[in-house]
Amino acid sequence: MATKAVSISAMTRGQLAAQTGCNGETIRYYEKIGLMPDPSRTAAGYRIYNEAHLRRLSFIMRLRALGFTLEEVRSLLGLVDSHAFTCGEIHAITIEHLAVVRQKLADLEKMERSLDKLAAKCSGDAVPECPIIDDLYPDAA
Amino acid sequence: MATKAVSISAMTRGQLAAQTGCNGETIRYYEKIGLMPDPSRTAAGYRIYNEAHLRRLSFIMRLRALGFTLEEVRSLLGLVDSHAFTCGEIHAITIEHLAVVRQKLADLEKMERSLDKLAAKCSGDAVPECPIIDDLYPDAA
DNA sequence: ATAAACTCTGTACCAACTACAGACGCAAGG
DNA sequence: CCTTGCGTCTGTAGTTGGTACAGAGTTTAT
Repeated sequence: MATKAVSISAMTRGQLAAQTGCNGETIRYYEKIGLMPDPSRTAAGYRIYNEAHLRRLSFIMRLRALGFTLEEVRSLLGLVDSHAFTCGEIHAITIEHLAVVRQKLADLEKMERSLDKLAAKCSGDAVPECPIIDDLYPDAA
Repeated sequence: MATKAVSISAMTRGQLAAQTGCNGETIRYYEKIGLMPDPSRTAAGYRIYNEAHLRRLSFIMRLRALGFTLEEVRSLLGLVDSHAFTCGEIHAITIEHLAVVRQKLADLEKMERSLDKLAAKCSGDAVPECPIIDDLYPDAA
């Protein structure tokens, strides 16, 4: 049998950052607010991370990319950590969050349409008057 | 001729807030950061606003509703205040901002599609395992 | 040996507000 | 005239999700 280490997972903060694409300061921040556990340390106080940290941070980053807030991430981590969830609960949380995302989409679409309409009114000429301003700031002194 | 006042515009902060839908504290904040001019005051120090304040605050709120940042609002106000703008410039600013809004839309649409896919995988049953979690947090201890 | 690169801690900063605390002011009812 | 209750005043702190130092110590490469 090979004597090679079973785990290749020991990492510094910089290495974890490089592996995950997460900013190194953000890792420290997640520890401070309790999303990431305090890692073990070298004699000199340097953080040492392992595969579990890597997987947890990746999970957090995926949730953030889906638009979950840090509080939502915290509560999802709580459910997973305690194994106290059902598929139904997770589904419900996902659907609820989807509704929030769709509301933001609707808001942005409204902005887009308004901006588009405004831009269309405009001649774009080098004249010191503009229908956009007339629209948004009527009678501007 | 009637002796009735030509202007009915004198307002307290609370009245301006009610007229515009802007939070009263936010009005104070906009004054602090220089978006709104310092209003005149009563002998007791109470702010007094007029129609010009009302129109200016409405303009700011419309720009905010279109997604412009306060720095963008500040610079647009600068252009309008100094009459130093052309229709072409305003058009360009609008188009640039539209691109930012569309990028945000694209990001949110990506989130929406991902969440939709995840939700579809889920049985929604009362079982303590979930394909969403398996997807996002593989091998969660 | 020494320079470069990394890490440590704590703190300050960003947007864009919002929410107090504690002290006044003001108008209406009794 | 007095009280009650609301509005307003100031300044400061909190929010979300990080990012960016300063100044010190550590590790690595040459």
